[in-house]
Amino acid sequence: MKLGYPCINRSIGCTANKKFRLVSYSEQKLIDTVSNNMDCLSRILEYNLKNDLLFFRISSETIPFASHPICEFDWVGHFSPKRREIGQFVKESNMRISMHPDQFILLNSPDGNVTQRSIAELEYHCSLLDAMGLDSSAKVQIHMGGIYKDKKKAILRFVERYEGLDERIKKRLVIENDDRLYGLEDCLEVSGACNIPVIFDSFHHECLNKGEDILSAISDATATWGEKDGMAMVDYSSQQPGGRMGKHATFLDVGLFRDFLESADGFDIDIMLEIKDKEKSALKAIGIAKELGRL
DNA sequence: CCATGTCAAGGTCAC
DNA sequence: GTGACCTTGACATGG
Repeated sequence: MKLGYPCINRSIGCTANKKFRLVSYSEQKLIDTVSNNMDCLSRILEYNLKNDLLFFRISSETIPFASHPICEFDWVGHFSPKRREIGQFVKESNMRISMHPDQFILLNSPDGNVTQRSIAELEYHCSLLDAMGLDSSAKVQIHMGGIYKDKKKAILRFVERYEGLDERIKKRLVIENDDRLYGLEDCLEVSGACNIPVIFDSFHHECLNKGEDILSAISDATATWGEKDGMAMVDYSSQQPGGRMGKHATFLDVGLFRDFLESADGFDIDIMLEIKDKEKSALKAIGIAKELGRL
């Protein structure tokens, strides 16, 4: 089992998701920004290794505007030594990497332009992971997308479009249950239709479910991961006390996480802690996992 | 220097 | 039909 956190580290004084406005785009600005992001990513990964945090989500903003038509720069070529160095570090340290394109990525949109832009964005994500030399266990997770007033058709459209994707995207893509539209059951149905792994989000499942308990949910999701996919990934969070239903917690609730780990006992999974204070909570989680003998 | 409006991208829901 | 919200940080401008 590996534990980790997404994209941002607030302890080491740099950010790996620096960006700029489209209006101020220039090749030099892109190069400077990406250099900064890559250097900081190295530092984050070094911090993570020292702290037994072997799972990390790389920010989608690592290469700003990578899939935008304005960007014609050969970033794969230009940053070749640095990204290979990072990839090497990841492999030597036995780390696990994921990425999570944001809400605009909608494979099943009825609007073909939206789908095309989404695929371009997926290509960028996969290119970055490819360029680091990571195998197919480094995943790119997305949600199912919208409903568009006809869920059955929207699901069929997803399956159809997924099947039409290049193998280099398919081997990395996984779907995650969301908190409003597509629950675990829907994701499992899609997985059955096109063999895509399901990444289980425990908090979204609390918000939207068909009454499945945590154990069977993790069991069903885990079963969709094949040998080449690596260990099943799980996203963990909990409700922010006093916050709107669905709001992620600011701090890790240690008791809840301990319960979660105990209920997931027996499953070899990699857990991403989607808690707002990032590495601080991840460190607490490491402590709990060690206490329970899970690490 | 600080406060605040805004940022590539879509979709759902409440009103 | 319109606007708030998702989730959220940080860029960039204007005082």
